[in-house]
Amino acid sequence: MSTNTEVAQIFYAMADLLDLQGERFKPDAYRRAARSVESLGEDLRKVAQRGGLDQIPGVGEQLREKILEYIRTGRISAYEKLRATFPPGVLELMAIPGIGPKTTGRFYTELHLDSPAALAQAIDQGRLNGLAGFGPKKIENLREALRAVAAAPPSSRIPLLAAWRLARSILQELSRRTPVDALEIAGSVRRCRENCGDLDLLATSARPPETIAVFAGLAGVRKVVMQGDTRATVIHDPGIQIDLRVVEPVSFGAAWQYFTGSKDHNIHLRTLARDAGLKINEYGVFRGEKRVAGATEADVYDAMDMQWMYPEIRENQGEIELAQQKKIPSLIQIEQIRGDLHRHIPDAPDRSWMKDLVTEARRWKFQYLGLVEAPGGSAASHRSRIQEIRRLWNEAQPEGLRLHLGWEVVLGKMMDPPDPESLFDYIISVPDKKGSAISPKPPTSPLLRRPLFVGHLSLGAPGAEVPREAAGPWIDWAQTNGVALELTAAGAEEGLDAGGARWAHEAGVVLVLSAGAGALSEIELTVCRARRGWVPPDGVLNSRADAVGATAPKVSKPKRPPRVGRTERRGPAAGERTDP
DNA sequence: GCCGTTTTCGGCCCGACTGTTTTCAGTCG
Ligand SMILES: Nc1nc2c(ncn2[C@H]2C[C@H](O)[C@@H](COP(=O)(O)OP(=O)(O)OP(=O)(O)O)O2)c(=O)[nH]1
Ligand SMILES: [Mg+2]
Ligand SMILES: [Mg+2]
Repeated sequence: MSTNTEVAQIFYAMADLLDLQGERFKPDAYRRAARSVESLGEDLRKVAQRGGLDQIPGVGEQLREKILEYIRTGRISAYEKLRATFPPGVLELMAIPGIGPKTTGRFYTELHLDSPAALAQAIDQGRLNGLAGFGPKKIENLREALRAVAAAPPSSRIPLLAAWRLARSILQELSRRTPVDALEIAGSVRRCRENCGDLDLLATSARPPETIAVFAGLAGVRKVVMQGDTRATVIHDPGIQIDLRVVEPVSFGAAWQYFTGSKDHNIHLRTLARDAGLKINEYGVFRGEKRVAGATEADVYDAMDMQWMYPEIRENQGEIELAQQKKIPSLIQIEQIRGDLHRHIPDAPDRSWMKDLVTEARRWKFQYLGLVEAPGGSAASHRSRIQEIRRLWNEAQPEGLRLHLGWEVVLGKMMDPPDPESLFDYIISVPDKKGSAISPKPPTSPLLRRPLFVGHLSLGAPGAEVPREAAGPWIDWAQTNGVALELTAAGAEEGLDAGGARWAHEAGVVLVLSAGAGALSEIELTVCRARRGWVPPDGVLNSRADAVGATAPKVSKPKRPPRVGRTERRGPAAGERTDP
């Protein structure tokens, strides 16, 4: 875990404990700070070093000191104290869906229940019967919630691709069986978070109750958690929560804005509205009783004198202020990616491999493909393999596609002559892992060769979260040396994440977007990651038709020192969709 | 605990659904 995640986890736990103590606003303050720290691109230690902790939304004097204490000592004494006031099991109790701080507190003080197991036993013994406010239905619901939590860990999130797949099938089925006008994805799936807690869907319908009934009755629905006139929540195979919200067309934009979030983005927006004498909810923007906007998202933001913005950046990380200044940046789009520059050539390249590759490249309307050889190897062997690659390439008849050949070179390693470099169009530098699988450090010696970019950063263990402190040295090094960095989709190796991408390009580091170790189609996920990192088209080397062959990427002048809050950039490019 | 072109004190987003209540608290999105 990175420092950021560790601090966030502690703040979340403190919020729950403060909630149990009956505190009114502190718990939300702690949770807000936790969310901010969690989604921050930059390593907390670095932020602390330059005295920027106060800039983090929701972090003031007290929480800043607690973060500093954690960085210094690895613990937060206020947390240790707070934690000692309750048995550890009560937080598990509060984590059960439907059981909040009030219920947990009463169970603990009135019945001395300090864990899910204790609650289960108390229910079986009938000790909840007669407890004020606990009728038979509530007790049955508790029983079921305990069963469900015991059966499946509630915290697992689903990958974006799986969420998209599920969403497509649900939307198709719904629109086939009920008269909906609009049907859209919302929530974290629309914001393209890499892992989503649930699926949030929005519909406008001439007959909302019917639409909701059809939704609740879909074939894959395991359990209807709740069902009203405007919304329903179900658990769908294989155990994924789906929320459907239904509104009238006149409120569609406001509802989409609300349901897309993020929560902190919504709260910020609604607070600004209130300060301006307006009210925003999922039905519209209101001045008194009068609805002044609501049909489209753009109308809602416009009513606040703000620019519409892409869902991917609605994380309360400075986008609200930029929208007010009409300076929302343009973001890289998949259509602007001209090719993948990091496809490895297999040990035995054959016709079907090449055919699939070319087909996929056409699907994404690429102009080139960069096929890459692994480090080492003799000039003679590379020469014969390249000959074979060219033969297969021509055989595949890749009209409209150019072939570029790349070679990976380990940073700082010398080669015996004859050097194969002249056989290739470009060099990809890869870190010297020196035996350890993760977190290599950037070289301290001068660059022996000029790479097109640095790839295979491997900052974290496969599938694991990347420690922020691992990305920092590489971003600094890339900035100093004017070298581009690769950005890939999550996969076997973890390089830069969205936060790291934002940090990098705001430091003026050019990025190369590639699919990574998986299928070429995962380039789509890489683009999502870049967009969540606020990366504009001109921050991406392979958005250029001449990425290879032109001079090595220059470092653009740093936009500003990386920090939370303002940036300076242009609005969306002409022709870019504004309300997709 | 945070925060400020209306505030350094006094606010803190706003609403749906459920179960239990004779008017609403708790939980969740
Ligand atoms: N105004 C407001 N909107 C909220 C609140 N909680 C959730 N929302 C909105 C914004 C969220 O993106 C949207 C869906 O809620 P979810 O709990 O599913 O969150 P989200 O999809 O963002 O993240 P997830 O991956 O599901 O954990 O509902 C809230 O407390 N206030
Ligand atoms: Mg969600
Ligand atoms: Mg949801």
